[in-house]
Amino acid sequence: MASQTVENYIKTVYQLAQSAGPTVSSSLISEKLKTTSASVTDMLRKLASLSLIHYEKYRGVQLTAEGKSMAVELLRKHRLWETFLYEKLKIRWDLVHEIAEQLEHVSAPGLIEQLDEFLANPKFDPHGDPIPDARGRFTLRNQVLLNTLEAGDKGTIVGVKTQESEFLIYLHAMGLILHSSFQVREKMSYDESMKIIRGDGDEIQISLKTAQNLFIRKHSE
Amino acid sequence: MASQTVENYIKTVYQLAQSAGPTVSSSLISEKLKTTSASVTDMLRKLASLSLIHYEKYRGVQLTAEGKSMAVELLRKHRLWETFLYEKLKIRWDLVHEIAEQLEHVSAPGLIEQLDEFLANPKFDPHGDPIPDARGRFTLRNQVLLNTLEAGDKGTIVGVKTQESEFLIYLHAMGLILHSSFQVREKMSYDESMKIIRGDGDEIQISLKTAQNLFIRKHSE
DNA sequence: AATATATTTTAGATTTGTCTAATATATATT
DNA sequence: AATATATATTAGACAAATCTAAAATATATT
Repeated sequence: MASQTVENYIKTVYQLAQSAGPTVSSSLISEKLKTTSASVTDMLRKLASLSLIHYEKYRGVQLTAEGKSMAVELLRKHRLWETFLYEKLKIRWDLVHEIAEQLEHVSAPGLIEQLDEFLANPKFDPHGDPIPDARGRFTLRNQVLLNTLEAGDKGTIVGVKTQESEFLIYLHAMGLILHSSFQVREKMSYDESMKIIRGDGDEIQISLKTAQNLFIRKHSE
Repeated sequence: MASQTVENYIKTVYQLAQSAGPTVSSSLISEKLKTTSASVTDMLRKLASLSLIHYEKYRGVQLTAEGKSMAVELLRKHRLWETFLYEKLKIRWDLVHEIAEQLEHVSAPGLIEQLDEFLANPKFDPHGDPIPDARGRFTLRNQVLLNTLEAGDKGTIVGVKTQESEFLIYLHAMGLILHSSFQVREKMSYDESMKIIRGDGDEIQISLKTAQNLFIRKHSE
C-alpha cells in the first residue's frame, strides 16, 4: 500500500497534467507541494520504481496507467469525503477540502463504496467537481470559464477552478452560489472585468481573475 | 500536533493502565504495539520530553494529565467514528475498529463536534463502550463480567471486553447480540463453562474465556 | 545473600522523506 | 553558435521511527 506521501505526489502530478499538458516538470511539482526540487527528484525516482510514472531525467514525468488509476481513485475518495463533510456534517464549503486531504488517505476494503451508497451516489462534490465512479469514469459537463462569456449571455455557475479558501469565502460574500443563474450585463474591454446580474436581480462587478476561476454552463439560445 | 505514532503510543498506555494498574511497563507496550522494547524505550523518552508521560528508567510509565486528556480525546474520536461506520455506513461491527484506527488521527477544528451532533450525541459505540463527551466525561454503566453471574441470574449484554474480529464474529454466530437479554441456566464447576438461555429461548453453551469477555448489566431481583 | 532469569536500556544501523549546496543539463538570448 | 539563465539532479546530511545485538538493571529462586 502506498504511503500518504506517495499518494500526494501522484495526485499532484495528475492535477498538474490536467491543467498544464501531459508532461509535468519537477519545478511545478515542488511549487505545488511546497518542497524543494531536490526532494521531488528523489521522489520521482521512487515513483518510477513503483511503476506509477514514466520518468526520464531532465525530461519531466507522465503518469502510467497504474498511476492514473491511483490518482482517480484518490480523487473519488477526496470528493466523496468532501460531499459527506458538507452535506451531512454541515461543514463550510471553504473548509471541507483541507479535511478531505486527510480523509482521502484512509484505506479499507468496501469503505468508499459504502460511503458512496450512503451519500446516494453523488455525481458532483460541493465545489461542482465531478466525482469519478467506482470504475474511474467521470460525468462530463459542458462548461466554460466565465471570462469567455459575452454581454447578454446567460449561464449557471457549476463549479470553481480553485479550492482556495479565500476565493470560496469571497464568492459566498458576493452571492455567487453554486447552481445559481445570472446574465452578463457588460464586459469592460479595458480590464476585462464584467458586470453581471444575479438571479435575485442585483448587479455585481466581477474581476477577470474571478471570472477565470468560475465554471459556467452556458444557457443555449 | 502529535504524530500518529505518538498518538498510538498514548492510547496504548492509557488502555494498558486501565486494565493493568496505573504504572505500565515497556514490555506490555511493545507486546501490544508489536514492536521491540528498544523502540518503546526510544519513544518513551520522546513522550516524556513532550510532557505526555512520567517516565523513570526501568520504572515504567504513567500518563500525565495532558497525556490522559489526549488519550480520552482519541478514544472519543475513535468511538464516534466507529458509531458512524456502523450506524450510517452499515459496516460490520467486527470491521469498524480497524477503520476507526485510521480515522481517529484525522484532525480538524470542529470536525468531531459536528460528527457528534450528526450522530445525535451517542453515549455508547457499537461494542458498548462509552463515548466520552467533549469534556472527557464518560457515561458510567454498572456492568460485570458474565463469568461472575450465577445460575438463575438474568442479564443483558452491554459490551465486549476485546475488539478482536474473530471474537466478534463468534458472538454474532452464537446469537449473542449487544443489548439482548438472557438467563444463566447452569454453571459447570469443572471448567467454569455456562449454559445460558437466550431471549429467543434457545440454550447455548459458553466457555469461561467467552464469559470473561462479555460485559453484562445484571437484572435486579 | 548470591545467583539466575527476565526486563529494560544503550549503541549503532536502517528506512523514509526531507533539506542545502554544488553540479549538470536544458532553454533562452544575443 | 556561444553564452547566460533557468531548471533539474547529485552528494551528503538530518530527523523520525524503527531494528538487532550487547550491556545494564530489576526480579525471582535457591
